[in-house]
Amino acid sequence: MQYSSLMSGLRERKKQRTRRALADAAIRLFAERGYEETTIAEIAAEAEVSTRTFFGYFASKEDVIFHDSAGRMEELLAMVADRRPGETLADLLVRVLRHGLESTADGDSFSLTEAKARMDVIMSVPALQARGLRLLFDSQMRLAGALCDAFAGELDLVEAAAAVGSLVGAVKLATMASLTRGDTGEQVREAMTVATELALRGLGASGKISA
Amino acid sequence: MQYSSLMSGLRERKKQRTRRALADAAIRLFAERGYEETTIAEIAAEAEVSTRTFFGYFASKEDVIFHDSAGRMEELLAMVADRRPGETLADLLVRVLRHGLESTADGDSFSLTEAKARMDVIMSVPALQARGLRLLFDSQMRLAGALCDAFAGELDLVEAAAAVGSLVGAVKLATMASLTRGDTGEQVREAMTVATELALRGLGASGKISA
DNA sequence: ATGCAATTTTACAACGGATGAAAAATGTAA
DNA sequence: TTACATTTTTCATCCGTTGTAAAATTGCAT
Repeated sequence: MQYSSLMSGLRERKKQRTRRALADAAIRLFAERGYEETTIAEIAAEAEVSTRTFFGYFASKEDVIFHDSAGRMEELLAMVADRRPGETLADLLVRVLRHGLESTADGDSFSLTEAKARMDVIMSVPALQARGLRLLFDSQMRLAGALCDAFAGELDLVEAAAAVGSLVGAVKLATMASLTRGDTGEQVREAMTVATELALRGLGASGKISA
Repeated sequence: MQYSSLMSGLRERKKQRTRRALADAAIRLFAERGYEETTIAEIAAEAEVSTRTFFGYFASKEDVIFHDSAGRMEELLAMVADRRPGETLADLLVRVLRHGLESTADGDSFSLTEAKARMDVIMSVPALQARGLRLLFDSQMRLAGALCDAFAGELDLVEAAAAVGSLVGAVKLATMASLTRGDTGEQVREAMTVATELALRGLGASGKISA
């Protein structure tokens, strides 16, 4: 007899616990010793499982850091799917982007410090940075597809993609520039709004340096 | 006695030849058998050098595909550095972006087909896609820095980053959306101009679906 | 409780990418 | 030719990743 996927038996609980133990150990060790300096064998040992078992839970070393970033996307796509009637493309996009950014920052204090540790590791390891950019890219493409559906008939896929790329691209680069400069959290948030407004207003209408 | 880096002796010529042989063999084998299915040992054998020698020329397997993409950036940064007096930020950015896109497409017919083969490989291998996105991201950050210098006093780093991110992001996503859809070369170019205009005009002023 | 079936974990072997170090080969200058 | 600088090769090793089959664990029916 086969078991349903929504089992709440001992088996499932242990799996969840092992998964957590692996993720926690990984993030902690990455923060302590650095990403490249931490081997999967060490992570597995910390979680008290065999090295091979690690790959039963995560497809790769990189995946440990991004394992929960996939779930949040569904929510954003759902927001797009049932847009408020009459809502502008720009308004909907900004609303979705804001929600996406906020949902990263909420949660209890523990997950906040953990989120920061994760971000630090990602930023400092080129391979992880690349992986993060690819995930963001994929999300943007899916968002464009969802917008195309939501505004069926009114919006071309290319237009939707351009809109998403423009807004997200502006915010992404401005945020990184702000972080690189060593800005405080408040200044980074300010950079995001500046970028959002610039994308909405358009590059050609840039206040100071326009024609 | 030590040798200058601009030596035209036998040694230098052989090095250039070996480098080319490795890159050519790699791209050819990637196109024939696929990226993951090709080992560095096979590439090295094709170029008639040892496996270890490969790493004397390229830092990694991924690098073989991106080895020439670094040089073109200097040119774009130079364009920014000596902008035409009085030129608008938007105008300069568009000019730089166009030049960057065109310089990818020019060259003799051989390098054109090779460029297409490279692009196909990159698009079909997630790891290479990620690497490409990271390189593009780094380029954008450098471009933002250069713009900040070029418009010293008039343009904040965050504003510059937002501008670059908005324009490049729009074109990038629109291009990919168009390619994904299976568009022809002409349609892809059309998508690029649509995206450029959208970024210049601003999302909020989107013709059809604005408030 | 006991045995059976499904599932998970483990140990083991192997492959490919990447790096370090020393030996061998090659180009260069005198 | 000889001595030196540089490049290539060989060899050993580490780590991430995957396949496989044995062993352990769990859920369930009797």
